[in-house]
Amino acid sequence: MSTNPLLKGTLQTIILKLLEDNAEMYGYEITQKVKEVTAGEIMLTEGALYPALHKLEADGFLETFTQVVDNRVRKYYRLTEEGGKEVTSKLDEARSFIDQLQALLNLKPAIK
Amino acid sequence: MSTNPLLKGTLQTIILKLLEDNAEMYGYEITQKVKEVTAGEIMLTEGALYPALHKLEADGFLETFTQVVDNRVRKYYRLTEEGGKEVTSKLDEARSFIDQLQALLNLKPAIK
DNA sequence: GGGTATACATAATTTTGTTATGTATATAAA
DNA sequence: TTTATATACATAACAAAATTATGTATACCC
Repeated sequence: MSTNPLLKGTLQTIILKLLEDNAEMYGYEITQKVKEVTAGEIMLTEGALYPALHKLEADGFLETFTQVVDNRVRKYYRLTEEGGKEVTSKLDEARSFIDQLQALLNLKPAIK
Repeated sequence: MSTNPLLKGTLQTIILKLLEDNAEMYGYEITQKVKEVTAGEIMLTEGALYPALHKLEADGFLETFTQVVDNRVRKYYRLTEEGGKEVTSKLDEARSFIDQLQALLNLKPAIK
């Protein structure tokens, strides 16, 4: 899997948002969902994803449970209450950042 | 100066784009321009800006000349020909990344 | 003389990725 | 049957790209 250097800083936000929409997801499922939604343009690397999930859990934003399917263990993640608030906050940040970036890069025409 | 973690990966693009629009700028001027355009929401740190400028120069995308104003040295940067091509390429990347990110974060409503 | 603004630079550290590697099961192809 | 691909997790070594802190120096205002 390969990623975009621009991804930096947005991974946590992406994970939190997906869990807001889906309630319960496991790591591999997240990689596939991102791949699907972005038409293969953003591919999460496992070396980035799993540590990010562990950190979000350690920070109290996610909680986990495991389930065995086809003799393989899946570790499911869901938002905690705190995590729910964090999604809102991170999305606001992302929205604002995208706006500023578009302004700087002239990707959004100014009102004339 | 403090920054947004989301800034990661976009600094070079911002610099290159500003130099496409302005032809000649010096470091401090870039920080002020970014601050102005983003209403103070994105503040470039010097520890990020100067090394980024040096790297873009080392990569052949920028060339420099100095000028003394009020007894203080200013180091001006301008795009090289290669740098001109790089702007286009980086902007395409940024555009595409913003699109994917907005799709993932549901910041752009899907067509129904 | 002290604070703020202008103007550059770099070293130490931290954050956050990539790349590589490892373990393990399921399934389809050769 | 063994080999490749997909599923599923994890972590260590390394690199990139920031932040934070520090340093130098001038100009200007109070």
